[in-house]
Amino acid sequence: MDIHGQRSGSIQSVERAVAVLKLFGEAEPELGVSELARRLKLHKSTVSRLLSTLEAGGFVQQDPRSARYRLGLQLATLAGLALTQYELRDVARPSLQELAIETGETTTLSVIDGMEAVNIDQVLAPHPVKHLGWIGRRLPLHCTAAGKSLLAHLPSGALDGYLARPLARYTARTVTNPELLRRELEGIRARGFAIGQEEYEADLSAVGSAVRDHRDGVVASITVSGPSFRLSPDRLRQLGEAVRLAAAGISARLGHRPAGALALADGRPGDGLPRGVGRALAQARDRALESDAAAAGAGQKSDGCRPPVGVAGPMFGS
Amino acid sequence: MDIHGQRSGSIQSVERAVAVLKLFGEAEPELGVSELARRLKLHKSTVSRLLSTLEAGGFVQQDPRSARYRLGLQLATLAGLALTQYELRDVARPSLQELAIETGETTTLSVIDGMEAVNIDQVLAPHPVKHLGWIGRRLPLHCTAAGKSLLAHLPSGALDGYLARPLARYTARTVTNPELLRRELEGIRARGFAIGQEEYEADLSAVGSAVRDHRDGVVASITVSGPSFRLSPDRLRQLGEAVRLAAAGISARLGHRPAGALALADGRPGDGLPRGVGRALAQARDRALESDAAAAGAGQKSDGCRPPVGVAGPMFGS
DNA sequence: AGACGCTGTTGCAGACTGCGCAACAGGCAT
DNA sequence: ATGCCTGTTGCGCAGTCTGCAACAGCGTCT
Repeated sequence: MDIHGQRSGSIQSVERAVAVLKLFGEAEPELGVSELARRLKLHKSTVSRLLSTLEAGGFVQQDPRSARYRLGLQLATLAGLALTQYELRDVARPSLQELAIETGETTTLSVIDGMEAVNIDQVLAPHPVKHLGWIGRRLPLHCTAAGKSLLAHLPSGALDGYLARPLARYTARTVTNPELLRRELEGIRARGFAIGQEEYEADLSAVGSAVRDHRDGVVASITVSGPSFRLSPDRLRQLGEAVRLAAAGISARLGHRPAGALALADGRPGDGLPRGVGRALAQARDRALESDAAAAGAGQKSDGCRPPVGVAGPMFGS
Repeated sequence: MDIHGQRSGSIQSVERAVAVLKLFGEAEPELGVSELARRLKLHKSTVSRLLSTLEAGGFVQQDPRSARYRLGLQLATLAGLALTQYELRDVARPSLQELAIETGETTTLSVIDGMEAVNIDQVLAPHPVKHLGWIGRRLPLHCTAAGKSLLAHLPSGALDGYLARPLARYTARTVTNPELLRRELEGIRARGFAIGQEEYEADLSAVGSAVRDHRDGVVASITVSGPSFRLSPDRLRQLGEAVRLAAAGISARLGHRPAGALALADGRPGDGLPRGVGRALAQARDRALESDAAAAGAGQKSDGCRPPVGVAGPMFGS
């Protein structure tokens, strides 16, 4: 049962359905049955049946003409509901808007999910040159301003787990050396904001800062991003201060007390959980400490940085 | 195999996984295993394994404290990609923005999907009283301005199928009589826009108009919506004209020739499909004509109103 | 023109998977 | 401390899903 690396207590068909959906994101947006079967190394008929089931649920649509499939709008519906849960968005939105007006650049709110940063809200610049970084987009942690702001405050165990894997290179400026990155994260903690200069996408720069909640845990990051030609090193330092203040403002509204004398550095042991760790979290930690690095990712994502869950509010912003 | 109404060639586990996800939308946003099992009439262990698999894929998250589950951010990621496919959004956005500024109200772009209208883009009013109608939200076709604009131009077969089912009542003003609705749809076709006054949500009114593509098929609708106290009958008529013109503008940019002498009314037989109906569409039609009304919904959604598929662009826009 | 390659979908029978059971472990209230 | 609730996990049988092969529609090449 555990023969092919699939975690125990997992349902094969559903795993495959998930793989199908994810492939639409990684590969082309429109795929045929045979092509999917080839990439997933599954039988044509299996994929056909998977897609047929997913289509009934609205998760994929079939183009009647080409008979090929693409992602369906049911995903947007559920995504809207998923984002509703983050009351953080409602709290952050005014600051995000203010910051966008003040700087004239695009501002974004991101959280950590599965060892990646995910944008959950955004206010566009008046005249965006190019609209990158849409809501739902995932960014690597080690080479984006949003990611590094989050990475810098990860529990040390989680950080070690992340750095144990090779760091992917995207541009000439991507830092792929773990030790160099550790050095930079220290700087980010000291400075209060992170700078990302074309480390992920060419011609795109950004600054980001972490948002903390009432328990002093980092729950999100906000970033200001724009085309590099508008963002000189001087300007970036300016924006860094602005984003740091805006993040502090959001943190305060989340009940964070800025007198963080107890927040010594990283890797605080108890993590501030009130009563009992909860076995799920304990298990997640156990898994994280296993040799398998992918498990580490899955485990750590249940750690510390989970945003509060709350009532309804606006979504898919402005 | 067909014992429990499940369409042939469908995978049970995946169907169940889909049902789990949809239940998060229909019921509370955070649910426990036992509660889900009760609602879906499945075994606790089955649901636990389903959720465990979905969590590995990022489609749900488990709150470590309460051990309950909620929708995950992977949905937002895939939703972003799903929306990218609608190049219609890029074409419509300037008009949407212009219309929002001109009217001072929220403007929305919607398409038909599975016998419902789905919002795929939106520009908010400067100071929205209440942010309803987020992107991804689904609206009924028979009692919303967006829905009626789309319904009015459905092929007659599809319309008959839709009206064969009882029309749900949401407010005192909801029209639930099929004949009355038919009458109104005629008026909408003649007038060029639809009016929705608190037929779905109290204190909310809107006007909408259909967008056509180069083949003269209706592919979307745009609406202007706001609180009823700002939208008197007079104002609604004004806005109706504005939304009609804006829709015509988008249609033109999609290559629609306004001299629609060939667009006699509804129910054009050939539907303008170029060569061969394509068996998938034919099958969808056959299913639609079956007694099962749910199948009708699934079938018709593959009909006529599919938007063009295209390259990347901004999404979840500001 | 005709045939071939390609696509995606669909019965069928066997085999593996996933279900249901029961037991386990933790949390909360009584 | 006891009971009831939660969610997760071995185990064996039954049922579901897979893989095969055949079918049908399109496009293209010879």
